Amino acid sequence: MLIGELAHRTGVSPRLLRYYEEQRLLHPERGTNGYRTYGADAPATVARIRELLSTGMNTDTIRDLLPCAQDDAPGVLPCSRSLDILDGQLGELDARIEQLLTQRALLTDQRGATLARETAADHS
DNA sequence: CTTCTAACA
DNA sequence: TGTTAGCA
Repeated sequence: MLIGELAHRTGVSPRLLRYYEEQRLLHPERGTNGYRTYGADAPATVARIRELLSTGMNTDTIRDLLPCAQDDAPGVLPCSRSLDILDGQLGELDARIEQLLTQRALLTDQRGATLARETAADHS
């Protein structure tokens, strides 16, 4: 199928589909006219890409995981190092969550201090 | 009319 | 990412 049909069937714009190819996430063939031709599995692959993208993974990570995520399968993937990659991803998320909690605590303190000053000002 | 590449009021 | 230009 051509890029227009894939775009229509996946809801992803041709512009973005070409971008995914630039990121080496998609590898369409080229017709004699130079037009990109996608296999019947393309829609599933694009869906997989969107899923992985929504977890916050960058295109490099997705590129490594994609071959393990052949179409059909429900949602997750079983390959060899796929678990490794997923664990690494979870680790990064946990690190970010902890950092955010730290920032939240600091911000809460700031608010508390500000509130105390406001109260003090009302009494003066 | 659709796709392609390159580039940006 | 969208959009637009100029081709094929």
